[in-house]
Amino acid sequence: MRVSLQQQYGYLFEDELLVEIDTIGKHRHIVQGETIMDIGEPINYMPLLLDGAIKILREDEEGDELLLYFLEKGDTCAMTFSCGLGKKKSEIRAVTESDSELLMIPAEKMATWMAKYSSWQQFIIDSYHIRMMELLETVDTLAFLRMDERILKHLQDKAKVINDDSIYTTHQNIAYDLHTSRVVVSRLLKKLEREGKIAMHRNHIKVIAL
DNA sequence: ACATTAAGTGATT
DNA sequence: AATCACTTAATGT
Repeated sequence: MRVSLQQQYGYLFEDELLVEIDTIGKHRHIVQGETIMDIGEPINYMPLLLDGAIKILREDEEGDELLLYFLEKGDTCAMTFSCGLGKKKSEIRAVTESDSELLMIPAEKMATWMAKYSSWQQFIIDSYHIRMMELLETVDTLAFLRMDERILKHLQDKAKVINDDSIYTTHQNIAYDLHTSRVVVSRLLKKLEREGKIAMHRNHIKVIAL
């Protein structure tokens, strides 16, 4: 059995289910920046994240993006339950935030296991709940925080999911994630640096206030 | 040396 | 907070 599977999910699932996941799941290594699921695509697999981080994005009519939340190891994409079972198309885009290890579970298995394993059932329900809470936090952030606070929170979240306080990104990319302009990000980052909360370098930001 | 990309800034809405 | 217009700095060829 895969070590990472045992580590991330061993305490959740019974051995029999772990073995099924191990034999049926297709293991995939995906490098940073790859789109693993896109808006409008049918969902045939459910990804179990063994290692790495994935960002989940929504897109508007003009093609501009907005980051919804991050998935970390041990997480799965909640959209795939409802979509995968009902042969629906994806409403979101999933992009790897760092190099990631995935186990792809065929959509049919999701339903089979729901009936067969209570631990799987519990896992699905819990994951739904966690995703919902995550989404609520994002709504709060959008509604109640100023842009400078949003940028700092975004950097802190990002540092957390990639396990590194040095973030390799550009002002433009932060602007895309938060759905604002590069100029605004540059100005507010400068302010955050003056306040001692971050340190800026070219293509690289270090988060000090974690 | 030149082109390209990232980042900084003043002014305007 | 967004947009424009322009500058400066760093990096690639």
